[in-house]
Amino acid sequence: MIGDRLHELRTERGMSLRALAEQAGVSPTLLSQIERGVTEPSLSTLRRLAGVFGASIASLFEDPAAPAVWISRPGERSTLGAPNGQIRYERLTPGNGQLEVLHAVLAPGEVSSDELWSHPSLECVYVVSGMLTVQVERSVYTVAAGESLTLDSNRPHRYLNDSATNTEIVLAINPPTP
Amino acid sequence: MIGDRLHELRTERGMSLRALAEQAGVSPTLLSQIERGVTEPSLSTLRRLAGVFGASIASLFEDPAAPAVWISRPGERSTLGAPNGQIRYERLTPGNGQLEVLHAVLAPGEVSSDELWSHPSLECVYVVSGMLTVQVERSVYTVAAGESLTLDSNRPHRYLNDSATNTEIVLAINPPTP
DNA sequence: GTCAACGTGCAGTAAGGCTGCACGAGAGTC
DNA sequence: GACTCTCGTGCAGCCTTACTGCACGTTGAC
Repeated sequence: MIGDRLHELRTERGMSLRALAEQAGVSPTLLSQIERGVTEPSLSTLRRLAGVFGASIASLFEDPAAPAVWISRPGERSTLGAPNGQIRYERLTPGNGQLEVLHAVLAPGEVSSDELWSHPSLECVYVVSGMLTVQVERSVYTVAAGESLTLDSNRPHRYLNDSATNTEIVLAINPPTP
Repeated sequence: MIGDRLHELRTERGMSLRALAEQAGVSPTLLSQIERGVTEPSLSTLRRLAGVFGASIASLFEDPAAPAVWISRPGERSTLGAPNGQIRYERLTPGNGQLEVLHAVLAPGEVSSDELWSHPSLECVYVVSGMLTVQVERSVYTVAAGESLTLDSNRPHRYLNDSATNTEIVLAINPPTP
């Protein structure tokens, strides 16, 4: 519930209900009601509250379910394959929303999927070793070890290894898409 | 503006105003007004609309400002230092919100900052080479090359290199915190 | 021509976001 | 003890505005 989230943000910062209300330009009563779920804020008050916290409205709706600390080691990771692809991605993050980081090794000639793929996210590939070819719509980019590429996942894209050696990559995707 | 985002999502799917309105259980007129910014939706209608799209409310407020493709190469990257730390992070992503991926090399003995640090995010470190020590509150974790660690950044934490060789890491943070 | 579906202007209504004021609880001071 | 300050909340009422129903102009298919 949005009220819980706001309460959390407020208490985290040690602010009183009145202090936050004043900074946001709303009444303390309203804040109290919102935090307890008695009423729901309008977008305009939501904007003001987010402003005080220096946060985006989006972040007020994101689930901050605390995943403490999670370590993954090679061989113990759950894997993930694209529908028509040959690559097997390994999950570096527990699959609980908010952030997805994957690891993969592409053998020579391997592609992430037969067709170009799109989903509403932003992703960033870092090439650990080898050479990666990225196809975005009609463009083709080559990324070497130590380099990275960031792309809007809405644009149809796929990854492939056009070289003669293995390519190792780390892929960060946000928001995660199943 | 939220209306633009909704319009985009609707047209992307080839839906008519009336079709979406019916599925969401609101009037076509209201949708029209919202899309044009004449009025702002309540959270309850926002929930219904997000439901039809199979999206979260948060995603409706995320900026899909298309950053196309962005390639970063070593030496051409903007850097970023923690307040009291010795590490210099290199940015792998353009700094436009949504996702931040950093790269860093820690010399032997280097720490990310003198004090433990916390911010409302989720982060994932992948160790490319060397050995990384992660301190989270009173716990200490050791992460080897090829391994990764995910943590709730709200918990006070810092990174250090306790080994005798360089440690190279890739760090994904979401949401980004300046 | 008809017909259907598209998105929008307008006026009215009902809902609920928002406020001001007052109250009880708790902590600190004299 | 009383006095005071700040904390969060109950309540009643106002008043903005989200939301609807109906009608209109336009476009394209037949």
